[in-house]
Amino acid sequence: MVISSSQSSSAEQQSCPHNNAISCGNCRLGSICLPLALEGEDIVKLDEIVQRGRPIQKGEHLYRESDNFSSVYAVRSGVIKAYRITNDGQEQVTGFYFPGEIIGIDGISKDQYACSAKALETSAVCEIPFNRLEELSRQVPSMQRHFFQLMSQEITMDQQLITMLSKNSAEERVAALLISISARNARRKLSKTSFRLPMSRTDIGNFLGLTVETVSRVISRFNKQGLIAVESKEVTLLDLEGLKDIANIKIDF
Amino acid sequence: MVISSSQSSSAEQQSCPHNNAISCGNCRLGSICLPLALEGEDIVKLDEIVQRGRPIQKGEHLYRESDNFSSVYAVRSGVIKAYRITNDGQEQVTGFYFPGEIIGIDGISKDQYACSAKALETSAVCEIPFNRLEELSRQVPSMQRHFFQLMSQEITMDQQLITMLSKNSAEERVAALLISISARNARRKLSKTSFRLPMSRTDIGNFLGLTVETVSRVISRFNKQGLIAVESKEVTLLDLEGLKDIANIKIDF
DNA sequence: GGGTTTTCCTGATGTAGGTCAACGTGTTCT
DNA sequence: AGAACACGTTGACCTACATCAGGAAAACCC
Repeated sequence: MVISSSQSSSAEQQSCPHNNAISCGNCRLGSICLPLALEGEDIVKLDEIVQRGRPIQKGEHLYRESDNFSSVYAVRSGVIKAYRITNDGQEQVTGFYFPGEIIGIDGISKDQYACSAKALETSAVCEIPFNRLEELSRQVPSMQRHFFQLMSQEITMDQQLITMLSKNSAEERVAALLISISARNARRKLSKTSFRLPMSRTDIGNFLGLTVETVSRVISRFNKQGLIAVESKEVTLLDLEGLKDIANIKIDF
Repeated sequence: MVISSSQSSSAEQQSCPHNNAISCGNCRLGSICLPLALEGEDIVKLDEIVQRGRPIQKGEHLYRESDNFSSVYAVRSGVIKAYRITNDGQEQVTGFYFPGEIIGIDGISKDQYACSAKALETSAVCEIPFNRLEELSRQVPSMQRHFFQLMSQEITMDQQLITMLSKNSAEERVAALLISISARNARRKLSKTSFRLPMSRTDIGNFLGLTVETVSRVISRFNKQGLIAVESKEVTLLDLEGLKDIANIKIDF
Protein backbone atom coordinates (compact mmCIF):
# COMPACT_ATOMS: atom_id res chain seq x y z
CA MET A 1 0.00 0.00 0.00
CA VAL A 2 1.31 3.39 -0.97
CA ILE A 3 0.16 6.43 0.93
CA SER A 4 0.47 9.76 -0.77
CA SER A 5 2.79 11.89 1.28
CA SER A 6 1.04 15.06 0.20
CA GLN A 7 -1.55 14.36 2.89
CA SER A 8 0.96 15.05 5.57
CA SER A 9 0.55 18.38 7.26
CA SER A 10 3.40 18.94 9.70
CA ALA A 11 5.42 22.12 9.50
CA GLU A 12 8.48 20.36 8.16
CA GLN A 13 6.62 18.55 5.42
CA GLN A 14 4.87 21.64 4.11
CA SER A 15 8.13 23.23 3.13
CA CYS A 16 9.04 20.39 0.78
CA PRO A 17 5.77 18.95 -0.49
CA HIS A 18 7.10 16.48 -3.04
CA ASN A 19 8.94 13.60 -1.48
CA ASN A 20 11.07 12.82 -4.51
CA ALA A 21 12.24 16.41 -4.69
CA ILE A 22 13.83 16.21 -1.25
CA SER A 23 17.54 15.71 -1.03
CA CYS A 24 19.99 16.20 1.79
CA GLY A 25 21.25 19.20 -0.12
CA ASN A 26 17.99 21.10 0.01
CA CYS A 27 16.51 19.72 3.23
CA ARG A 28 15.96 22.50 5.67
CA LEU A 29 16.91 20.20 8.54
CA GLY A 30 20.34 19.71 7.04
CA SER A 31 22.17 21.94 9.43
CA ILE A 32 20.79 19.91 12.34
CA CYS A 33 21.18 16.36 11.16
CA LEU A 34 24.11 16.70 8.76
CA PRO A 35 27.74 17.50 9.36
CA LEU A 36 28.10 21.19 8.67
CA ALA A 37 31.47 20.52 7.15
CA LEU A 38 30.16 18.30 4.41
CA GLU A 39 31.02 19.63 0.98
CA GLY A 40 28.80 19.67 -2.10
CA GLU A 41 30.17 16.51 -3.62
CA ASP A 42 30.00 14.61 -0.37
CA ILE A 43 26.39 15.59 0.17
CA VAL A 44 25.59 13.98 -3.15
CA LYS A 45 27.28 10.78 -1.95
CA LEU A 46 25.26 10.86 1.24
CA ASP A 47 22.15 11.59 -0.74
CA GLU A 48 22.66 8.46 -2.76
CA ILE A 49 22.52 6.16 0.22
CA VAL A 50 19.65 7.86 2.05
CA GLN A 51 16.26 6.25 1.47
CA ARG A 52 13.10 8.25 1.94
CA GLY A 53 10.21 5.96 2.67
CA ARG A 54 6.50 6.36 3.04
CA PRO A 55 5.22 8.17 6.13
CA ILE A 56 4.76 6.25 9.35
CA GLN A 57 1.31 6.48 10.86
CA LYS A 58 0.73 7.33 14.49
CA GLY A 59 1.26 4.24 16.64
CA GLU A 60 3.19 2.42 13.92
CA HIS A 61 6.65 1.04 14.65
CA LEU A 62 9.76 2.09 12.80
CA TYR A 63 11.50 -0.95 14.24
CA ARG A 64 11.23 -3.12 17.30
CA GLU A 65 13.58 -4.14 20.06
CA SER A 66 15.70 -7.07 18.90
CA ASP A 67 14.87 -6.62 15.22
CA ASN A 68 18.01 -7.04 13.18
CA PHE A 69 19.88 -3.79 13.00
CA SER A 70 20.40 -2.46 9.51
CA SER A 71 19.80 1.26 9.41
CA VAL A 72 19.76 4.40 11.44
CA TYR A 73 17.00 6.91 10.79
CA ALA A 74 16.83 10.68 10.62
CA VAL A 75 13.45 12.02 11.66
CA ARG A 76 12.15 14.37 9.00
CA SER A 77 8.76 15.20 10.48
CA GLY A 78 6.65 14.03 13.39
CA VAL A 79 7.98 12.59 16.62
CA ILE A 80 9.33 9.14 17.41
CA LYS A 81 9.34 7.58 20.86
CA ALA A 82 12.08 5.10 21.76
CA TYR A 83 11.34 2.62 24.51
CA ARG A 84 12.30 -0.76 25.82
CA ILE A 85 10.38 -3.35 27.78
CA THR A 86 11.89 -4.29 31.14
CA ASN A 87 12.19 -7.88 32.32
CA ASP A 88 8.99 -7.57 34.28
CA GLY A 89 7.10 -6.25 31.28
CA GLN A 90 7.05 -2.55 32.05
CA GLU A 91 7.75 0.06 29.42
CA GLN A 92 10.73 2.39 29.82
CA VAL A 93 10.79 5.39 27.50
CA THR A 94 14.41 6.19 26.63
CA GLY A 95 13.87 9.20 24.42
CA PHE A 96 11.76 11.33 22.14
CA TYR A 97 13.17 12.11 18.71
CA PHE A 98 12.22 15.29 16.88
CA PRO A 99 12.88 16.31 13.26
CA GLY A 100 16.57 16.52 12.50
CA GLU A 101 17.49 13.98 15.15
CA ILE A 102 18.95 10.53 14.54
CA ILE A 103 17.50 7.38 16.04
CA GLY A 104 18.66 3.79 16.02
CA ILE A 105 22.36 4.00 16.79
CA ASP A 106 21.90 1.94 19.94
CA GLY A 107 21.45 -1.03 17.62
CA ILE A 108 25.06 -1.06 16.43
CA SER A 109 26.61 -2.77 19.42
CA LYS A 110 24.68 -6.03 19.20
CA ASP A 111 23.56 -5.85 15.58
CA GLN A 112 20.00 -5.64 16.79
CA TYR A 113 18.01 -2.70 18.04
CA ALA A 114 18.11 -2.17 21.81
CA CYS A 115 14.87 -0.18 21.75
CA SER A 116 11.59 -0.11 19.91
CA ALA A 117 10.76 3.04 17.96
CA LYS A 118 7.15 4.11 17.59
CA ALA A 119 5.60 7.15 15.93
CA LEU A 120 3.70 9.43 18.29
CA GLU A 121 2.14 11.16 15.32
CA THR A 122 2.33 10.70 11.57
CA SER A 123 6.02 10.96 10.84
CA ALA A 124 8.49 10.78 8.01
CA VAL A 125 12.02 9.47 8.33
CA CYS A 126 15.09 9.11 6.17
CA GLU A 127 16.56 5.64 6.37
CA ILE A 128 20.34 5.45 6.29
CA PRO A 129 21.62 1.91 5.77
CA PHE A 130 24.41 1.50 8.24
CA ASN A 131 26.82 -0.55 6.15
CA ARG A 132 26.74 2.09 3.43
CA LEU A 133 27.22 4.77 6.05
CA GLU A 134 30.26 2.93 7.38
CA GLU A 135 31.73 2.85 3.89
CA LEU A 136 31.05 6.51 3.35
CA SER A 137 32.61 7.29 6.72
CA ARG A 138 35.82 5.70 5.60
CA GLN A 139 35.90 7.76 2.44
CA VAL A 140 34.81 11.05 3.96
CA PRO A 141 36.66 11.89 7.17
CA SER A 142 34.25 14.64 8.17
CA MET A 143 31.43 12.15 7.88
CA GLN A 144 33.17 9.72 10.20
CA ARG A 145 33.89 12.49 12.63
CA HIS A 146 30.31 13.64 12.53
CA PHE A 147 29.05 10.18 13.28
CA PHE A 148 31.42 9.68 16.17
CA GLN A 149 30.18 13.00 17.52
CA LEU A 150 26.57 12.04 17.08
CA MET A 151 27.07 8.88 19.11
CA SER A 152 29.08 10.65 21.73
CA GLN A 153 26.33 13.23 21.99
CA GLU A 154 23.79 10.49 22.60
CA ILE A 155 25.99 9.32 25.47
CA THR A 156 26.22 12.74 27.09
CA MET A 157 22.48 13.19 26.72
CA ASP A 158 21.85 9.88 28.43
CA GLN A 159 24.21 10.91 31.20
CA GLN A 160 22.24 14.09 31.72
CA LEU A 161 19.10 12.05 32.03
CA ILE A 162 20.85 9.74 34.50
CA THR A 163 21.83 12.73 36.59
CA MET A 164 18.31 14.08 36.47
CA LEU A 165 16.77 10.76 37.49
CA SER A 166 19.09 10.36 40.41
CA LYS A 167 19.20 13.93 41.72
CA ASN A 168 16.28 16.06 40.62
CA SER A 169 12.75 16.50 41.98
CA ALA A 170 9.59 15.99 39.98
CA GLU A 171 9.26 19.74 39.34
CA GLU A 172 12.85 20.00 38.16
CA ARG A 173 12.38 17.09 35.76
CA VAL A 174 9.19 18.38 34.20
CA ALA A 175 10.61 21.88 33.85
CA ALA A 176 13.72 20.42 32.23
CA LEU A 177 11.67 18.49 29.70
CA LEU A 178 9.62 21.55 28.76
CA ILE A 179 12.77 23.58 28.26
CA SER A 180 14.37 20.81 26.26
CA ILE A 181 11.42 20.66 23.88
CA SER A 182 11.43 24.43 23.65
CA ALA A 183 15.13 24.45 22.77
CA ARG A 184 14.71 21.79 20.13
CA ASN A 185 11.85 23.73 18.60
CA ALA A 186 14.02 26.82 18.50
CA ARG A 187 16.69 24.88 16.56
CA ARG A 188 14.08 24.25 13.91
CA LYS A 189 12.97 27.88 13.85
CA LEU A 190 9.69 27.06 15.51
CA SER A 191 8.20 28.81 18.48
CA LYS A 192 10.21 28.45 21.62
CA THR A 193 7.28 29.28 23.86
CA SER A 194 4.22 27.77 22.23
CA PHE A 195 3.89 24.18 21.06
CA ARG A 196 1.98 20.98 21.21
CA LEU A 197 3.29 18.21 23.47
CA PRO A 198 3.33 15.25 21.11
CA MET A 199 3.47 12.64 23.88
CA SER A 200 0.99 11.60 26.54
CA ARG A 201 1.40 12.42 30.22
CA THR A 202 2.02 8.73 30.74
CA ASP A 203 4.96 8.85 28.30
CA ILE A 204 6.31 11.97 29.97
CA GLY A 205 6.12 10.32 33.38
CA ASN A 206 7.66 7.16 32.09
CA PHE A 207 10.55 9.04 30.51
CA LEU A 208 11.14 11.16 33.62
CA GLY A 209 10.78 8.32 36.10
CA LEU A 210 7.51 9.64 37.53
CA THR A 211 3.89 8.50 37.62
CA VAL A 212 1.20 10.09 35.46
CA GLU A 213 -0.41 11.56 38.54
CA THR A 214 2.75 13.35 39.56
CA VAL A 215 3.29 14.74 36.07
CA SER A 216 -0.28 15.93 35.95
CA ARG A 217 0.01 17.59 39.36
CA VAL A 218 3.27 19.33 38.50
CA ILE A 219 1.87 20.64 35.23
CA SER A 220 -1.26 21.88 37.00
CA ARG A 221 0.90 23.58 39.59
CA PHE A 222 3.04 25.30 36.93
CA ASN A 223 -0.19 26.38 35.30
CA LYS A 224 -1.58 27.89 38.51
CA GLN A 225 1.70 29.62 39.21
CA GLY A 226 1.53 31.28 35.82
CA LEU A 227 4.73 29.66 34.60
CA ILE A 228 2.93 28.00 31.72
CA ALA A 229 -0.51 27.96 30.15
CA VAL A 230 -1.76 24.49 29.31
CA GLU A 231 -4.80 23.32 27.47
CA SER A 232 -4.54 19.56 27.23
CA LYS A 233 -1.52 19.07 24.92
CA GLU A 234 -1.06 22.69 23.89
CA VAL A 235 1.50 24.45 26.06
CA THR A 236 2.69 28.03 26.23
CA LEU A 237 5.75 28.76 28.31
CA LEU A 238 4.92 32.09 29.94
CA ASP A 239 8.01 32.39 32.09
CA LEU A 240 10.94 30.65 30.41
CA GLU A 241 13.46 32.09 32.85
CA GLY A 242 11.41 30.93 35.80
CA LEU A 243 11.26 27.45 34.34
CA LYS A 244 15.00 27.42 33.74
CA ASP A 245 15.51 28.41 37.35
CA ILE A 246 13.40 25.50 38.46
CA ALA A 247 15.04 23.04 36.07
CA ASN A 248 18.40 24.11 37.40
CA ILE A 249 20.43 22.30 34.79
CA LYS A 250 21.95 23.05 31.43
CA ILE A 251 20.09 20.86 29.04
CA ASP A 252 20.44 20.01 25.41
CA PHE A 253 18.82 16.60 25.21
CA MET B 1 58.53 12.51 38.10
CA VAL B 2 58.73 8.90 37.04
CA ILE B 3 57.25 6.22 39.22
CA SER B 4 58.49 2.71 38.76
CA SER B 5 55.59 0.62 37.61
CA SER B 6 57.07 -2.51 39.15
CA GLN B 7 55.57 -1.41 42.47
CA SER B 8 52.11 -2.03 41.17
CA SER B 9 50.51 -5.15 42.52
CA SER B 10 47.16 -5.67 40.88
CA ALA B 11 46.32 -8.99 39.29
CA GLU B 12 46.51 -7.63 35.77
CA GLN B 13 49.88 -6.03 36.28
CA GLN B 14 51.49 -9.11 37.72
CA SER B 15 50.99 -11.04 34.55
CA CYS B 16 53.04 -8.58 32.53
CA PRO B 17 55.58 -7.09 34.89
CA HIS B 18 57.58 -4.97 32.45
CA ASN B 19 55.63 -2.08 31.08
CA ASN B 20 57.67 -1.71 27.96
CA ALA B 21 57.18 -5.35 27.12
CA ILE B 22 53.42 -4.90 26.90
CA SER B 23 51.85 -4.62 23.51
CA CYS B 24 48.28 -4.96 22.35
CA GLY B 25 49.34 -8.23 20.79
CA ASN B 26 50.33 -9.88 24.06
CA CYS B 27 48.04 -8.06 26.49
CA ARG B 28 45.78 -10.52 28.20
CA LEU B 29 42.97 -7.97 28.17
CA GLY B 30 43.06 -7.90 24.39
CA SER B 31 40.00 -9.99 23.85
CA ILE B 32 38.00 -7.57 25.98
CA CYS B 33 39.16 -4.20 24.79
CA LEU B 34 40.23 -5.04 21.25
CA PRO B 35 38.24 -6.04 18.21
CA LEU B 36 38.49 -9.80 17.99
CA ALA B 37 38.63 -9.56 14.25
CA LEU B 38 41.81 -7.52 14.20
CA GLU B 39 44.56 -9.26 12.27
CA GLY B 40 48.23 -9.45 13.17
CA GLU B 41 49.32 -6.59 10.99
CA ASP B 42 46.53 -4.35 12.19
CA ILE B 43 47.36 -5.01 15.82
CA VAL B 44 50.84 -3.69 15.11
CA LYS B 45 49.32 -0.53 13.67
CA LEU B 46 47.14 -0.11 16.75
CA ASP B 47 50.11 -0.84 18.94
CA GLU B 48 52.01 2.02 17.37
CA ILE B 49 49.48 4.62 18.38
CA VAL B 50 48.77 3.35 21.88
CA GLN B 51 50.73 5.12 24.60
CA ARG B 52 51.36 3.39 27.90
CA GLY B 53 51.97 5.98 30.57
CA ARG B 54 53.02 5.90 34.18
CA PRO B 55 50.57 4.54 36.73
CA ILE B 56 47.91 6.82 38.15
CA GLN B 57 47.85 7.01 41.92
CA LYS B 58 44.66 6.61 43.92
CA GLY B 59 42.71 9.86 43.90
CA GLU B 60 44.60 11.22 40.90
CA HIS B 61 42.69 12.40 37.84
CA LEU B 62 43.11 10.94 34.41
CA TYR B 63 41.35 13.99 33.01
CA ARG B 64 38.80 16.50 34.17
CA GLU B 65 35.42 17.63 32.94
CA SER B 66 35.88 20.27 30.24
CA ASP B 67 39.55 19.47 29.67
CA ASN B 68 40.25 19.46 25.96
CA PHE B 69 39.47 16.06 24.53
CA SER B 70 42.37 14.33 22.86
CA SER B 71 42.43 10.67 23.79
CA VAL B 72 40.34 7.78 24.93
CA TYR B 73 41.82 5.42 27.51
CA ALA B 74 41.77 1.68 28.01
CA VAL B 75 42.01 0.72 31.66
CA ARG B 76 44.81 -1.81 32.10
CA SER B 77 44.68 -2.22 35.87
CA GLY B 78 42.91 -0.60 38.79
CA VAL B 79 39.52 1.08 38.62
CA ILE B 80 38.52 4.49 37.30
CA LYS B 81 35.46 6.41 38.41
CA ALA B 82 33.76 8.76 35.96
CA TYR B 83 31.69 11.58 37.40
CA ARG B 84 30.36 15.00 36.64
CA ILE B 85 29.49 17.92 38.85
CA THR B 86 25.89 19.11 38.65
CA ASN B 87 24.95 22.76 38.43
CA ASP B 88 24.37 22.90 42.14
CA GLY B 89 27.76 21.42 42.89
CA GLN B 90 26.82 17.84 43.65
CA GLU B 91 28.76 14.92 42.27
CA GLN B 92 27.08 12.44 39.96
CA VAL B 93 28.96 9.20 39.34
CA THR B 94 28.30 8.06 35.78
CA GLY B 95 30.32 4.87 35.76
CA PHE B 96 33.07 2.65 37.08
CA TYR B 97 35.63 1.39 34.58
CA PHE B 98 37.45 -1.88 35.10
CA PRO B 99 40.45 -3.33 33.25
CA GLY B 100 39.71 -3.88 29.59
CA GLU B 101 37.10 -1.14 29.47
CA ILE B 102 37.36 2.10 27.52
CA ILE B 103 36.77 5.49 29.08
CA GLY B 104 36.59 8.97 27.60
CA ILE B 105 34.45 8.57 24.51
CA ASP B 106 31.89 11.01 25.90
CA GLY B 107 34.41 13.72 25.10
CA ILE B 108 34.12 13.35 21.33
CA SER B 109 30.89 15.26 20.86
CA LYS B 110 32.08 18.61 22.20
CA ASP B 111 35.82 18.11 21.88
CA GLN B 112 36.06 18.28 25.64
CA TYR B 113 35.46 15.65 28.26
CA ALA B 114 31.93 15.55 29.64
CA CYS B 115 33.08 13.80 32.82
CA SER B 116 36.03 13.77 35.15
CA ALA B 117 37.91 10.49 35.52
CA LYS B 118 39.57 9.65 38.83
CA ALA B 119 41.47 6.57 39.95
CA LEU B 120 39.86 4.70 42.85
CA GLU B 121 43.08 2.79 43.36
CA THR B 122 46.48 2.84 41.73
CA SER B 123 45.72 2.22 38.08
CA ALA B 124 47.38 1.90 34.72
CA VAL B 125 45.82 2.99 31.45
CA CYS B 126 46.64 2.88 27.76
CA GLU B 127 46.16 6.23 26.11
CA ILE B 128 44.79 6.13 22.59
CA PRO B 129 45.03 9.50 20.82
CA PHE B 130 41.70 9.97 19.14
CA ASN B 131 42.84 11.59 15.91
CA ARG B 132 45.19 8.70 15.25
CA LEU B 133 42.40 6.29 16.08
CA GLU B 134 40.15 8.04 13.58
CA GLU B 135 42.80 7.63 10.90
CA LEU B 136 43.29 4.00 11.73
CA SER B 137 39.54 3.47 11.66
CA ARG B 138 39.46 4.70 8.10
CA GLN B 139 42.20 2.31 7.04
CA VAL B 140 40.97 -0.71 8.98
CA PRO B 141 37.23 -1.31 8.57
CA SER B 142 37.04 -3.76 11.47
CA MET B 143 38.58 -1.12 13.69
CA GLN B 144 35.94 1.42 12.70
CA ARG B 145 33.22 -1.13 13.25
CA HIS B 146 34.61 -2.00 16.63
CA PHE B 147 34.65 1.59 17.70
CA PHE B 148 31.11 2.21 16.57
CA GLN B 149 30.11 -0.84 18.56
CA LEU B 150 31.98 0.32 21.62
CA MET B 151 30.15 3.63 21.58
CA SER B 152 26.83 2.02 20.91
CA GLN B 153 27.46 -0.31 23.82
CA GLU B 154 28.08 2.65 26.10
CA ILE B 155 24.69 3.96 25.02
CA THR B 156 22.85 0.74 25.79
CA MET B 157 24.60 0.52 29.15
CA ASP B 158 23.52 4.04 30.01
CA GLN B 159 19.98 3.15 29.00
CA GLN B 160 20.02 0.19 31.34
CA LEU B 161 21.10 2.48 34.13
CA ILE B 162 18.32 4.90 33.21
CA THR B 163 15.80 2.11 33.42
CA MET B 164 17.17 1.01 36.76
CA LEU B 165 17.06 4.52 38.19
CA SER B 166 13.52 5.09 37.12
CA LYS B 167 12.02 1.68 37.89
CA ASN B 168 14.00 -0.33 40.44
CA SER B 169 14.06 -0.37 44.21
CA ALA B 170 17.16 0.13 46.33
CA GLU B 171 17.61 -3.63 46.79
CA GLU B 172 17.29 -4.28 43.07
CA ARG B 173 19.88 -1.64 42.28
CA VAL B 174 22.46 -2.83 44.77
CA ALA B 175 21.98 -6.45 43.71
CA ALA B 176 22.38 -5.41 40.08
CA LEU B 177 25.64 -3.63 40.80
CA LEU B 178 27.06 -6.59 42.66
CA ILE B 179 26.17 -8.91 39.80
CA SER B 180 27.60 -6.49 37.27
CA ILE B 181 30.94 -6.39 39.07
CA SER B 182 30.88 -10.15 39.40
CA ALA B 183 30.27 -10.54 35.65
CA ARG B 184 33.04 -8.14 34.77
CA ASN B 185 35.42 -10.05 37.03
CA ALA B 186 34.45 -13.27 35.32
CA ARG B 187 35.35 -11.75 31.93
CA ARG B 188 38.84 -11.24 33.27
CA LYS B 189 39.05 -14.76 34.64
CA LEU B 190 38.86 -13.51 38.22
CA SER B 191 36.56 -14.83 40.90
CA LYS B 192 32.92 -14.28 40.16
CA THR B 193 31.94 -14.64 43.81
CA SER B 194 34.71 -13.08 45.84
CA PHE B 195 36.17 -9.64 45.33
CA ARG B 196 37.00 -6.29 46.80
CA LEU B 197 34.63 -3.42 46.15
CA PRO B 198 36.97 -0.73 44.90
CA MET B 199 34.56 2.14 45.51
CA SER B 200 33.14 3.64 48.70
CA ARG B 201 29.54 3.19 49.79
CA THR B 202 29.10 6.87 48.98
CA ASP B 203 30.20 6.27 45.40
CA ILE B 204 27.92 3.27 45.11
CA GLY B 205 24.98 5.28 46.40
CA ASN B 206 25.79 8.17 44.15
CA PHE B 207 26.00 5.92 41.10
CA LEU B 208 22.76 4.11 41.97
CA GLY B 209 20.82 7.23 42.90
CA LEU B 210 20.67 6.32 46.61
CA THR B 211 22.07 7.72 49.84
CA VAL B 212 25.00 6.11 51.67
CA GLU B 213 22.68 5.09 54.47
CA THR B 214 20.37 3.21 52.16
CA VAL B 215 23.28 1.41 50.49
CA SER B 216 24.68 0.47 53.85
CA ARG B 217 21.34 -0.82 55.08
CA VAL B 218 20.73 -2.87 51.95
CA ILE B 219 24.19 -4.42 52.13
CA SER B 220 23.68 -5.23 55.81
CA ARG B 221 20.34 -6.80 55.00
CA PHE B 222 21.84 -8.95 52.21
CA ASN B 223 24.50 -9.98 54.69
CA LYS B 224 22.00 -11.00 57.35
CA GLN B 225 19.93 -12.89 54.77
CA GLY B 226 23.01 -14.90 53.83
CA LEU B 227 23.00 -13.65 50.26
CA ILE B 228 26.46 -12.18 50.65
CA ALA B 229 29.24 -12.06 53.21
CA VAL B 230 30.75 -8.63 53.68
CA GLU B 231 33.69 -7.44 55.65
CA SER B 232 34.10 -3.75 54.90
CA LYS B 233 35.08 -3.75 51.20
CA GLU B 234 35.59 -7.48 50.79
CA VAL B 235 32.48 -9.19 49.45
CA THR B 236 31.61 -12.79 48.79
CA LEU B 237 28.47 -13.51 46.84
CA LEU B 238 27.05 -16.57 48.59
CA ASP B 239 23.85 -16.87 46.56
CA LEU B 240 24.38 -15.55 43.06
CA GLU B 241 21.07 -16.88 41.81
CA GLY B 242 19.23 -15.28 44.70
CA LEU B 243 20.87 -11.96 43.90
CA LYS B 244 19.99 -12.28 40.23
CA ASP B 245 16.39 -12.90 41.23
CA ILE B 246 16.40 -9.75 43.27
CA ALA B 247 18.13 -7.68 40.60
CA ASN B 248 15.54 -8.88 38.15
CA ILE B 249 17.28 -7.52 35.09
CA LYS B 250 19.72 -8.73 32.51
CA ILE B 251 22.81 -6.69 33.09
CA ASP B 252 26.07 -6.27 31.31
CA PHE B 253 27.13 -2.79 32.36
C1' DG C 1 51.49 5.41 68.02
C1' DG C 2 48.02 8.29 69.06
C1' DG C 3 45.18 11.76 67.19
C1' DT C 4 42.52 13.31 63.32
C1' DT C 5 39.75 12.40 59.52
C1' DT C 6 37.08 9.68 56.76
C1' DT C 7 34.12 5.76 56.12
C1' DC C 8 30.61 2.81 57.67
C1' DC C 9 26.72 1.41 60.33
C1' DT C 10 22.21 1.83 62.71
C1' DG C 11 18.25 4.02 64.77
C1' DA C 12 14.46 7.65 64.85
C1' DT C 13 11.79 10.71 62.19
C1' DG C 14 10.13 13.23 57.97
C1' DT C 15 8.48 13.73 53.25
C1' DA C 16 8.17 13.52 48.16
C1' DG C 17 6.09 11.02 45.34
C1' DG C 18 3.72 6.49 44.72
C1' DT C 19 -0.76 4.08 45.06
C1' DC C 20 -5.62 3.77 44.96
C1' DA C 21 -9.84 5.54 43.75
C1' DA C 22 -13.24 8.48 41.58
C1' DC C 23 -14.59 11.45 38.14
C1' DG C 24 -14.27 14.54 33.95
C1' DT C 25 -12.98 15.03 29.07
C1' DG C 26 -11.54 13.82 24.76
C1' DT C 27 -11.34 10.31 20.96
C1' DT C 28 -12.76 6.31 18.25
C1' DC C 29 -15.87 3.25 16.50
C1' DT C 30 -20.32 1.66 14.70
C1' DA D 1 -25.25 10.27 18.01
C1' DG D 2 -24.14 7.53 21.66
C1' DA D 3 -21.33 3.73 23.62
C1' DA D 4 -16.85 2.32 24.81
C1' DC D 5 -12.42 3.47 25.96
C1' DA D 6 -8.11 5.85 26.53
C1' DC D 7 -6.40 9.90 28.68
C1' DG D 8 -6.11 13.59 32.21
C1' DT D 9 -7.09 15.61 36.70
C1' DT D 10 -7.66 15.76 41.64
C1' DG D 11 -8.03 14.03 46.39
C1' DA D 12 -6.88 10.88 50.42
C1' DC D 13 -3.69 7.88 52.05
C1' DC D 14 0.76 5.20 52.40
C1' DT D 15 5.50 3.78 51.96
C1' DA D 16 10.30 3.62 50.46
C1' DC D 17 13.78 6.18 50.91
C1' DA D 18 15.89 10.65 52.53
C1' DT D 19 17.35 13.20 56.36
C1' DC D 20 19.19 13.84 60.81
C1' DA D 21 21.91 12.17 64.44
C1' DG D 22 25.18 9.42 67.07
C1' DG D 23 28.58 6.09 67.57
C1' DA D 24 32.11 2.41 65.95
C1' DA D 25 35.77 1.23 63.01
C1' DA D 26 39.03 1.91 59.43
C1' DA D 27 42.39 4.77 57.12
C1' DC D 28 45.51 8.39 57.10
C1' DC D 29 49.30 11.11 58.83
C1' DC D 30 52.43 13.76 61.39
